[in-house]
Amino acid sequence: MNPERRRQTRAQTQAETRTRLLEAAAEEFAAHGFAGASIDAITARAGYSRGAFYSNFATKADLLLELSEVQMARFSTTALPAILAATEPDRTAEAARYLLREAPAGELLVLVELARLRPSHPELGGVIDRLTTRSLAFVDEVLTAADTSSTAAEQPAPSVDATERRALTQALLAAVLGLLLLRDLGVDLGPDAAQRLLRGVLAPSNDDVGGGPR
Amino acid sequence: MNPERRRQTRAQTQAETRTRLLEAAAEEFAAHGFAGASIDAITARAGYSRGAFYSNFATKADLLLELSEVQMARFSTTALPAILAATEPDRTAEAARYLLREAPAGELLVLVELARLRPSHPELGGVIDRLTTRSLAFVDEVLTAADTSSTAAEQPAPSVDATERRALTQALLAAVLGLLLLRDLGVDLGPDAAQRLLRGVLAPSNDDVGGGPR
Amino acid sequence: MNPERRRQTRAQTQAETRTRLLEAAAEEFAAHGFAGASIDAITARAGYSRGAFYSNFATKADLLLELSEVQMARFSTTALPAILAATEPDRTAEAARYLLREAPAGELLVLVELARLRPSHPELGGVIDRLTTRSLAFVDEVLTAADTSSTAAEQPAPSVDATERRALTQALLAAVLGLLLLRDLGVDLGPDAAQRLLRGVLAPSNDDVGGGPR
Amino acid sequence: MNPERRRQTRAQTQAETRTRLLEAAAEEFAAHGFAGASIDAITARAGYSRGAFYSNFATKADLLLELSEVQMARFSTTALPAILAATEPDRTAEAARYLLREAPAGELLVLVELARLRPSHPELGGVIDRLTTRSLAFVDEVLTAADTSSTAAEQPAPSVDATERRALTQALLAAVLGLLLLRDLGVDLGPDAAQRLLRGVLAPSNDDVGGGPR
DNA sequence: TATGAATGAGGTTTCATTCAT
DNA sequence: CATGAATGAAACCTCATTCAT
Repeated sequence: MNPERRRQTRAQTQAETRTRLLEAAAEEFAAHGFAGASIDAITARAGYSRGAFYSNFATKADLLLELSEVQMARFSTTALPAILAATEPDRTAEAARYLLREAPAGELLVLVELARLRPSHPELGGVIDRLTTRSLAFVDEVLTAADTSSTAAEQPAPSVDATERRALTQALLAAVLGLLLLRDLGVDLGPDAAQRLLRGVLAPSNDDVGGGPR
Repeated sequence: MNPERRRQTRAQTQAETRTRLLEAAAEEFAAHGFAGASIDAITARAGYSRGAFYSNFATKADLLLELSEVQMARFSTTALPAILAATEPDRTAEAARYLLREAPAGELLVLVELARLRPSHPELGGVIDRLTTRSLAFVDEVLTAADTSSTAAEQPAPSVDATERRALTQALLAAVLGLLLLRDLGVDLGPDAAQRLLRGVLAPSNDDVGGGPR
Repeated sequence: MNPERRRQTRAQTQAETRTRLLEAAAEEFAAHGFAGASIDAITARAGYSRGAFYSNFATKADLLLELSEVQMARFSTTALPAILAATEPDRTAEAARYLLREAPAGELLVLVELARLRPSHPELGGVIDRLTTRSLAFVDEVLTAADTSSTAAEQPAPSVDATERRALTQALLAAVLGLLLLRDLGVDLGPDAAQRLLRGVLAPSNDDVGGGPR
Repeated sequence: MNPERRRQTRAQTQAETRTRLLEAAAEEFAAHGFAGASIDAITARAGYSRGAFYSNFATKADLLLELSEVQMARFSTTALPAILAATEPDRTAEAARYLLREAPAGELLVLVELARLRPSHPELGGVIDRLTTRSLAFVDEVLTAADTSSTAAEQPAPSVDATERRALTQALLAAVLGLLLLRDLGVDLGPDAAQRLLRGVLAPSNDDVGGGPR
């Protein structure tokens, strides 16, 4: 009755419904894949009826797309500051720790679904491209921040020209994706694995990397 | 007329049927996932009718298991020798080339399907463990081969103790998965990215790699 | 402020809402049938939301009943005077023109829906009977008017006894339904066809109509 | 086991399944309309499972189309010979009797459905046009047969030029459709109504039809 | 061995209806 | 009065599987 107390109740209620459905969907998609996750299971997990889903999303594919957008946004606004907050030489360790301990479970498996759906659902191409483009831009931003935060000549820039920079960005993104995927698959990753992978990628790309000091 | 000859022919015919069904299944699983791939689509792609499938496999899950075995075996007998045949420093390039150009699309993602099926299909546990073990063993084999093929002191062993070895194995597997995932997402990976990632992982794990002063 | 004026406005507003919903329903029922017409489509076509429907009608079947009443009333107050306003021999042409050019598409087919709903909705029986009775009464009224408007002996009454009258009424209704059905099926009916059919029915029922051997 | 006894069993079995499903569909469509008839009700009435339907028809709309074709074919091969077998002046009575007593129940209501589906299913246009074209051709054939069977000058041809013939054909088809529709709606038609309608249409189209002998 | 008609559980989606606002 | 989020029954359709041939 109190209008103050009830203000925006309708909108808030629906927003919460959407949020809970998205969370449930993330878990079901991760557990059973896109085709294997049923809308009944998603809505039951979220505590709603079947119809609530169709009040908030047009189709199952629409849900996957919205989920992808939400997860990507969260990745950029949560993971990025967390990683950049640490200063070298702890940044690599901090990034590894975040990826392994705090990154939402199952997040990467949704990407697997998108990759699979692409050939048979050409209309998803645009969304997928946007996601990967954003991911690469995000990684590039991390690298730029790393450059900037390095004091002067103490640490050489990890890359010099555009080609190098592109290879580095792709490699770093592949490393992050691979680590999260392995983790989500149930492998008990030790911190050493993540650090080694990230450090290796970020190492100066001298041609003799992999060789000895010689 | 000759029963010997005819029996041979029969066996050959059936073998070809199985092979074609497995090939078609690999493509459909990669494209749509396990739950999303239909037996009709698989048999149609192979040029058979529904019944041919059930003459050769008990269930859809059974098909996935056989396919996993076949792919793992092929990976070990075809890809591995090709990679090992090259000597350093070309081996890394060769491995990168294989991953990006020749590895069947979505092949490693079959692991994702198996991992997903495990909770609801406890009877698959044994097979999944066998595959996981083989995967790790395969990576270990690559590393060992790298050790062995290196002439003496020219190239130091990439790992020294068990802990190190485990971290290295996990990192390498993560790198491979990440690269394949990015590729399947449509990112145009240059060879530099893959080489950098793999070289970085395989680099000697000096504590100061990528970092320390000097 | 004036409650009298406001009450009037309210009533008018609601009346308009009902009218627009009924018009939209007529079009949707004609296009898709009762079962195939959705309340969402009806309200959207009328420019309202779902809730407006349930503020004005109890159920979907209730809407159909009200619509039937309205259409029947309109048919009697609009079409009938128009047809009767013309004098013979133009009356037949006028009736044909109305049927082919002005009768709302699918209007009479609402009868089909009502007949279909009867077995599964016994409570509708009374309304259906009322509509059927009115339909026959309407046709009878047309015939009576035809009798009356004929000047004296110029035109013999089209029917003489009750049996004849019943046959004539049924034939006329069949002719009207047949013409509307053909029209709705997309046949490009010329005015000649309708006139011939109606004139034939209304012709004196001499036993030798149709050409006995004289 | 006896190959003679079992010959063509597969094909025969499926043909019977299709036939029974089509019969059941005709009854359900007539009773509840296209949208109101459920596939479950159709298959249950035919004595099959839900899936049997999809082994024989692609979609529900596909079933409606096939049913229309079958009914039209049956109309041409059954009704036409029966009507033409009688000689004048009994032909009109025979036609009326057939329409009221032997024509399959509900047959015409399927046409109502087709008329309704046309606006929203443009792909049905071709089929509907084919059906109406065939119907008109059939009616024309009846009229031609009537001409031919009339002995010489005894009975003037019911139509003379093309325009007249077209109007006559349309009127006759409308009469038949109207009669069947009324019958299927539950009206207890007496033979007089049908005969009057048909005779009236077939009467010579002198301009003074409907007038008196002056 | 291979075929494909038939089964029926279960999936996605629609939609009449309710109810808090 | 009107809105529209939520409900849940029931619809259409898919598909893994069985079985007679």
